[in-house]
Amino acid sequence: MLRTHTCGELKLSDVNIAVTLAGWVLRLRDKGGILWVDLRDRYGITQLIFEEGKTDPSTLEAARQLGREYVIQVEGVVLERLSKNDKIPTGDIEVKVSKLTLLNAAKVPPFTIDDDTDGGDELRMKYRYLDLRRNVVRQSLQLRHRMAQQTRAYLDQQSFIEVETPVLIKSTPEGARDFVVPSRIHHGEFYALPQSPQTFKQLLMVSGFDRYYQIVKCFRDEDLRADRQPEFTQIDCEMAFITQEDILGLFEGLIRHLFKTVKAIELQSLPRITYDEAMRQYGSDKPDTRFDMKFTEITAETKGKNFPVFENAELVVGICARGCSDYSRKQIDELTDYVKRPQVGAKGLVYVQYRTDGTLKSSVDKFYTPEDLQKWAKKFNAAPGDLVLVLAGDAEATRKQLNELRLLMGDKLGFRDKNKFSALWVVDFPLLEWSEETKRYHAMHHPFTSPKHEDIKYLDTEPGKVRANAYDMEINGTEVGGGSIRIHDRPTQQLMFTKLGFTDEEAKKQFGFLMEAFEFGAPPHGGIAFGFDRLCSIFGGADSIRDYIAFPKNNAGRDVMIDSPSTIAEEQLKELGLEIKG
RNA sequence: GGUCCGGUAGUUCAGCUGGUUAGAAUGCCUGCCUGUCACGCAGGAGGUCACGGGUUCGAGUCCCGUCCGGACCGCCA
Repeated sequence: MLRTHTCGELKLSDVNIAVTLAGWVLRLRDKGGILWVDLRDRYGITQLIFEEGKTDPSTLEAARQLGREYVIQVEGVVLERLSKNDKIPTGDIEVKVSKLTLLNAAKVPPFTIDDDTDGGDELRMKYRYLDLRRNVVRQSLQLRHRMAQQTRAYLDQQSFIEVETPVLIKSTPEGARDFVVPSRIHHGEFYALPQSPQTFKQLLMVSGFDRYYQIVKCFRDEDLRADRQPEFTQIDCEMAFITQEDILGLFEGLIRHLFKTVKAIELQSLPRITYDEAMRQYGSDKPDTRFDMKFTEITAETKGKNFPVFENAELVVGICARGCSDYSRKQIDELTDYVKRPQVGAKGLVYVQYRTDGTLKSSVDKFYTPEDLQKWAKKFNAAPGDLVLVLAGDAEATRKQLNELRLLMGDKLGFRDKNKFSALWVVDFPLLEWSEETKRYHAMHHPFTSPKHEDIKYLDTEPGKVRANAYDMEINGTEVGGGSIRIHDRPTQQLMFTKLGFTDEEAKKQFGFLMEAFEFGAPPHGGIAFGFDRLCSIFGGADSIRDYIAFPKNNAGRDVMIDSPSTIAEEQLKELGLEIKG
């Protein structure tokens, strides 16, 4: 070993012992007669001291030649500091160096390796190995490690076994775009990387592994976001002989276990709301329930007063922002501009200020009497001092727009505190979703999700009305996991594929193996998958998942450190039977 | 596929309605400094203003295009 101790462990009780340390030079403070070096490793920082008259002149001179991020080894003795530093755990001691060994010099790093780095994102990603030396990033990965450990501990204790499933599999038309891998042995044929181990975990249920999990890489060739990477990690789980209730209970248990062991937070039991309720009350299937501000519908109350916007609207709906009645014209204009951005798409914003003197002032005073507004206020449960914000239009779009406004107001009012956590289940998702683009129904979750028994009768007449045995877990307005009770018999699965527009032949070609397996004694089963990177970032209070991934891709799906994707050699293409056009 | 924001010293940024020699902080280099800990003090070096074109007497600044980065919409069963 090149060291006897780490840089984070020496204390007053170690004074006078001889130690050998190794690490990186964080910074030097050359005071003339005294030179201090902060030595850093994964565990902490230890101050080294070189002193004129006490340190051997050649050692002192060697220390003066050090630079940031040089890798050194030192031998010395632990001393109590004359002036202590209570900001770091090792602040009571320093090491008087008797021998300095340069293990490796370093170029001046392109950014400071410090908690508050001066480096921008692009630079940090290009030199990610330096970025990872910083406390904050290292701690994010340590959090991830603890999350994974605790996940395994909990699931293991619940009799789950981890089984690895293949990464080179088959491309399927449903869902996200696949990453594909050309086959060398079979020209013109391709493997696909899994978007999830979905069919494999269902086959494991058929095999009798009635509690399976895997912390597994998944791949989706879609555009990136701050919380979306093309390769990401799921906690993928499946169980047989269970009901939806069992799954909700068991995985509520997982999330509470994680909060307790990793964050020392006792999470209250998770409320449940239906998809329908979520959309009506929050305009989103992933509501941020750290704050209330639920939607109030006033469609009926606004009719018959000749205000064309409301008159023609399918839905008139709003929120009540407590204590915001003193918003200035400018502030309200900003809100209006926000909802009118193309990304939100509202046509305008109606407001009612319930002034502290009890009077009501609105942007539609021309059409509505104070008595009308008073009725609205009552519906909103508004009190003097509150600001009511109303949108109108097509029901679905308006709810989505109001959701954006609700989140903005939540931000402005400081309700979206990163250290507060509010989790819930959203249940009873629709089975199918109409796609204008393809003019057919798509599975909202995936085609293996079972319909609610009592809704099967609508499958032919009103497919959009059929609810699924599907559920999502949301934390702080982010979907962290989702799953369903699956179909486990061939006729139902076949019917499902038919409803999704597959011919029998296509269904058999794509998923024949699964349907055949269902004929050999498939138990009732269901499961769930959590987005592990997202879960980590929420636990860490970050908006982006990138710092919870050691080597993430950038906005354009590029790894700027290794410069990937990249072209391949002509021979490789030839071997694969591929030709690049254009 | 689309929208918005950005690209100026090693780094993070400022640079107004176009106008003399493009600034600050920090980092780097040199010197001084015996209790610093974001040490301090003095001095110094460091710029293809992303790239290409255009407008103009004159462009870091205005316009068009390209590239790069970030956020978002679409997309993400």
